[in-house]
Amino acid sequence: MTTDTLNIRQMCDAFDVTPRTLRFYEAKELLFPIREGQRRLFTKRDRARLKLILRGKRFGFSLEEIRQLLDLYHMDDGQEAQLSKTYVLAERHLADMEAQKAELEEAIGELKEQMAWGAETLARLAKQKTAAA
Amino acid sequence: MTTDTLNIRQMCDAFDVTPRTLRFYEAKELLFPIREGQRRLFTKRDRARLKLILRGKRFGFSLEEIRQLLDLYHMDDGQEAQLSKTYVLAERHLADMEAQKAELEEAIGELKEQMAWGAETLARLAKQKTAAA
DNA sequence: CGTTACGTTTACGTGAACGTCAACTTTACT
DNA sequence: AGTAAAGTTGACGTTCACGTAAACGTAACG
Repeated sequence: MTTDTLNIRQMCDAFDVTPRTLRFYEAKELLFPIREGQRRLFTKRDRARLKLILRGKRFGFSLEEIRQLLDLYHMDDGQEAQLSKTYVLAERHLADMEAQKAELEEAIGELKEQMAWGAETLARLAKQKTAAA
Repeated sequence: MTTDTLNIRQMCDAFDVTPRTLRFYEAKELLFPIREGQRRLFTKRDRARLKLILRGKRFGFSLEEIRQLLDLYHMDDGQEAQLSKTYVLAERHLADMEAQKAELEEAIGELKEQMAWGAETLARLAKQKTAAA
């Protein structure tokens, strides 16, 4: 068994980020790698969190928003005091995401329409060219 | 008929942005308000574009990416030379958006799962409290 | 024991997307 | 004519999310 932790390079390769990014996320308390001497070792938990971080970023959430949300995913039964607060936060994010999904669907629809027009126009042009030949 | 153009203040109120933002978008060639003297007048076209800009932003596209995409929506039959290039661009964006949609659906699913766990835990806590009373 | 590789901290730099402030014009009103 | 309101152009400031470079530690290799 290979200890189940990754050093910084392995972590970077696994997620396609730079060392700077990982250190930055640690400074912002999004990740909590353990230390072997002064070196960082990223645990399974860090990997799960990083995956969620990168996903959150793609959805346009700020690192600070993501940090707060991560609590929901890594809350053990110990600190249940925070849970209800975090739950409310999560509800808001969920609403955000569903709104985003709706808008995304609309945008996709509209873009497809425009592309259909574009395709038609391109076809018409090609035909004219053929006719001219 | 009210000329069908908006001054900068009306435009700001209509879209909830600042004057600075509109001037910035003009400088970046995302908007092309006409000038009455030195003042800007925003046309229907500008309003349509701004709507798309703000939408694009919510989906995480950069202003530069958005600028290029806007061409598809405001291409008249005159400049068909660009059309095929723009079309390819649009295809990429469409793919992006559909990928984003898929990921969003996955994320929503996972978040809901977590929230279900959270709700359950909260319920358990409430019950314990009741039992203790 | 030197040096190469990998990692660390500290600190300043950068691009995107505006915010903010100063100094003017122009228009509108009294 | 006076002045307040609205708009304009610079120009510099700011926040976020890192990039980049310098100086240093340490561990392994030949």
